[in-house]
Amino acid sequence: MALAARRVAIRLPALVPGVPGVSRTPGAPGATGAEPGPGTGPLYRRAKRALLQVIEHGACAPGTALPSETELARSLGVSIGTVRRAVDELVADHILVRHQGRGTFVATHDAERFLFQFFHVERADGHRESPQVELLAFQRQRLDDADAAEALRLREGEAVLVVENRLTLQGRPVVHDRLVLPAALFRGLTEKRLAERPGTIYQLYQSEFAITVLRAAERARAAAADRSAARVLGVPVGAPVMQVRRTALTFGDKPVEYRVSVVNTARHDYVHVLSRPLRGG
Amino acid sequence: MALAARRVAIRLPALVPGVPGVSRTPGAPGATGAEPGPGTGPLYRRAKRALLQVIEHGACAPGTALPSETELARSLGVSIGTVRRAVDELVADHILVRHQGRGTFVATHDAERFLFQFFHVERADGHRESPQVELLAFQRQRLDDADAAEALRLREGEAVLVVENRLTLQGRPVVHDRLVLPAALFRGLTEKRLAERPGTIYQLYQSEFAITVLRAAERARAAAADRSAARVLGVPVGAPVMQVRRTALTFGDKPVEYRVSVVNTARHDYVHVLSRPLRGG
DNA sequence: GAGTGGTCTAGACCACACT
DNA sequence: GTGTGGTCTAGACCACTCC
Repeated sequence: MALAARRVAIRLPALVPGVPGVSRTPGAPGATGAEPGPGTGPLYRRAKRALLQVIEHGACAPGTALPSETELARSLGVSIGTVRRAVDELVADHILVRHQGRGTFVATHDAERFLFQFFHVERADGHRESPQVELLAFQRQRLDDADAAEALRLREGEAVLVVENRLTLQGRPVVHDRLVLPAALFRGLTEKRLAERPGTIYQLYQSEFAITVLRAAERARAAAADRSAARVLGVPVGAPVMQVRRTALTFGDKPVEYRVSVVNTARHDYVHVLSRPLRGG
Repeated sequence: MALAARRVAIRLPALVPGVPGVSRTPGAPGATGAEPGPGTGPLYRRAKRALLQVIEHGACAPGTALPSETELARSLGVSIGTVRRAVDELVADHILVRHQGRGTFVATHDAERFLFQFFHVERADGHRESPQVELLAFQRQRLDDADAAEALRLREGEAVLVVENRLTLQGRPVVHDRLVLPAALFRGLTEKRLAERPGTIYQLYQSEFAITVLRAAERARAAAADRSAARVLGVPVGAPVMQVRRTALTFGDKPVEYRVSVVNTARHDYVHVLSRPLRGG
C-alpha cells in the first residue's frame, strides 16, 4: 500500500439540480433487460455510475484515495447515506476498498487479490501459495483461433499478442497458460517487460496499460495432454489434465484477455467455493 | 411460490434493554479470528444473529414470511435502518428473499436456485438446463471412505447413506454422482422417497429433513474414466473426465453431504464465474 | 486534535402487491 | 386502501489513523 496515497480532486456532476429529494426519476417501467440510462433509476445507482465513470476513465488512478464521503455527498448534491450506499456496492464489486480512518481507495491488483479472486489451483491438502511464473514464449501474430476470436469479440486475422507461461508450485510445474491479448489494447508490451515485471500479470495490465480486470468467466473440461502440454508439465502424453478457458473482463464487460490453462491435477486441485461464508453468523 | 405464505409470529429477544443507542458493546479489541460472542459487535450483526437463530432452529420454516421490518424493529428494540441492514446481509447470503410489497421470506431451494447456485454443467455452446436425474443405487452402509469421513467430520465405520445418480442433459448421460450422507441426519430416507421426489435433492433435504444447504466447496481434477464411470456415462474406459468433489454445508458450516461427481466434458463444460456482473454499472 | 469511515437513529415519501 | 419493502434524508456519536 503506497504511503503517499494522495487524495485527488475529481470533478463530479451534481445529480440533483435543484432541491434535493424531489427529482425522482424511476427506471423505465416497461423494463427491458438493458442497463438503465444515465439519468434514471435510484439516486444511489446514479451516484455509483458517476463514480464509476470517474474511476474508469482514469481521472482517478488505482491506489489513489477518493474524496471523503462528506465531500462526495456535497459535490454530488446528495445525502451522505446515498453516497455510502453507492460506495458499498463499489466495494462489493472489488472496485473500491475502504480503510477506516484513512479513506476510500481505488482497488489495485495486488498479490492477495490475485490469489483470492483469480488463482484457484491449490495443493491437494489445501495449501495455497502464489505460483512462480516462467515466460516460455511471446509473439505478435494474427488471430487464428476461433474460440479466442469469439471470446475477445475480434475477427480472425486481427493483431494479437500471444503469451505462454509455465506456473510452478514448490518446484513442480502445474499450469501451462496460453494468453491471447488484443494488440490494440497492449501497445508497447514487449517480452522484456513481461519477463521483468515484478508482480502478477494483472498488476502489469493495470499499471502499464490502465486495464483493470474486474471479473472473469471460466469454462473447464478434462482433456488428454497433448505433446506440448506433456512436455511443459512433465506428464505423459495422453495423461488426463484439466483445461480451463478464461475470458477476463474489464469495465463494461469488455473482454481484454482470453486464456487457456492446462492444469496438471495429479497433486493439485482446482477449487471453487459456491457462495461466501456467513459474516458474523 | 406458495400462495398461502402465512406470516409467522416469532419471538425475538430485545437486543437493547434500556434506552436505544447507548449500550454499544464493541467487538473484542484483541481480535481473535473467531466469531464474536452473541452479545458483542455491531447492533445489526446481533440482529442478524437473532434472526439466524430463529430461522435455523426451525421456528420459521422455509417459504414463510418474516414479520414486517417495522415489526422486527419494534420487537428487537432497534431502528428500522438497523433491521434493514441485517436483512440486507441475510439476503446477500441467500437465506432470505425480499419481495417488494409482499414481504420478506425464508429462502427455499427451488429449481432456479439449484441451477444458479449449485449446478455448473452446461453445454459447450452455453445452453443451460436442469438435468434429468436417474437413481442408480441407494444403500445404507458403514463409512469406509477416508475423504468422505474427513469432509463430513465423521469417523470411518459410522452409518452413512450412499446414493448414486446419473444426470442426463437432452438424452445424453453427462454426470455420475455418488453422494455420501450422514445417516443420523437423514433418518427415514428411503430409496422410494428419493426416486419419487418431485424436485431437486436439495429441496428434499429441506422439506423432509429440515436441512438447508447454504453453500458448498468444490475441488475439481481431471481423471481417467474407470470401468464404472465409463459404463454409466457411455465413454471408453480411460477417457478423460472431470472429477468434482463437493462438500455441502448448512448453518454453522456444518457438513451435510459429500459428493463426488464425474463429468463427461466431451460436449459440456463446467462453468465458473469469478465475481458477479456489475449491478447498474 | 482533526479527519476519516462505521454505526445508529427517526422520520419521510415512493413503488408495488393484495384485497 | 392498507401494508409491504425501496429509497432518501439529516444528523448524531463512535473507532480508527495520521499528524
